Amino acid sequence: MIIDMTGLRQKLRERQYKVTPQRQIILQIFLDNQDKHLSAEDIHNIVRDQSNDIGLATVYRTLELLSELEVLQKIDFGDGRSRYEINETSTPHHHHHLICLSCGKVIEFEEDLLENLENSIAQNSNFTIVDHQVKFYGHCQECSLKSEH
Amino acid sequence: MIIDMTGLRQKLRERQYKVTPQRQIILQIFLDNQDKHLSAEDIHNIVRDQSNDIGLATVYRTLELLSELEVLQKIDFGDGRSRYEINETSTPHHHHHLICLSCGKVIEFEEDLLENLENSIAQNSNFTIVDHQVKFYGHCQECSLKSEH
DNA sequence: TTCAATGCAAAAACTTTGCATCCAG
DNA sequence: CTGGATGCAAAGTTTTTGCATTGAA
Repeated sequence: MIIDMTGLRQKLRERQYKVTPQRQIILQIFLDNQDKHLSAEDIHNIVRDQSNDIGLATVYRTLELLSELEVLQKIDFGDGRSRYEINETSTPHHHHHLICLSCGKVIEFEEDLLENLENSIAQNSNFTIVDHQVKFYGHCQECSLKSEH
Repeated sequence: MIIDMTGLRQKLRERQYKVTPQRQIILQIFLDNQDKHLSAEDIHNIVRDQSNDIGLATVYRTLELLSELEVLQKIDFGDGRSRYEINETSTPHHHHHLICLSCGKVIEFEEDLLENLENSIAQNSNFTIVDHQVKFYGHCQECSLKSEH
C-alpha cells in the first residue's frame, strides 16, 4: 500500500502544510514512475518536459518534506546524488535493491525474511528499529554473461 | 580478518600501484580507528594532527583506490558525505549498522543470518551477489528513554 | 630515468539558503 | 489578508580535475 493523491492532501492538511500544485505534481511523478529511483534533477527534468516548471530549490524542499511525511523514502546508490522512491515500509512486503557493480543497474526484489532478523537484533541491542534498508551488490545476469568472454 | 600493512603493500605491488607513504599512512589511520566510520575530511584532519600533511585530493584518490582494492568499504549514512571503514566482507562475520534517527549515532552489530537470504535471492534473481550492506534505522536506548518524557 | 603519484588551486556537482514575490487557506 | 510556499540567484559542501612537480621503482 502506497499513498495516493488524496492521502497526500490529507497528510499535508493534518500537519498544516499547504496543498500546493508543486507538491501534487511531484507526487504524481512518483506515482507515474513507481519502478524508478528518481533524483532531484530527474524530477526537475520530468516537470520541464511536462511544461510545468518548478524551481529546483522547490524540488529539493518538496523531496525533503515528502520524506519527512514518510510519503517518500530517500535512498543512496553511491552515484553521488540522493534518489527517492515511494515509501512502502508500512507494508509487510518490503522491497530491496540488487545493485549491479558492472553496469550500475538496480533491480528490485521483495522479501519478508528480514522481519525476524529485525526482531532478534532489537532484542539484543536495546535499539528500537523502525525501518531497514538492504542493498546487495553483485553482477546482473547480462553482465555476468558478457564477462564469460 | 582484515588487511594489514604488509597485505596492502602486496596488493599494491600486485597491481603495479606504487607503495607511497601517503597510502600507508591512510591505511594506518583506519587500523588505529577500527570502530569509526571516517570521512575524507576526518582522515585529512587526523593526518594534520600527526603533522603528516597529505593533500585533500590525495586523500580522496587514496580512499577511492583502497575501495577499489577492497581494502576499504564505502558507506553512506545519509549525512552528505561518504564514509569508509576497513573491509571485512570476506569474513563470515559481517557487521552492519544501526543508525539512530534521533541522535545520528551509529552502532555496529554482527550477524551471519543474511548469508541464507543472499543465497535464496541469488537463486531467484539470476544475480551473482558479492556483497551486501544492511542498515537498520530506529532509536537508540538513550534517545528512547529521553522521549518517554 | 620515467611515469605514476602528489599537491595545489580551480572547477564541477549537488544541495542549501536568503529574500522578494506569490498564493492557499 | 497573512504567513507559508515558491523562484531565483547566491552561497555552501563535498568531490573531482588539470597541471606542474615530486619521488618510487
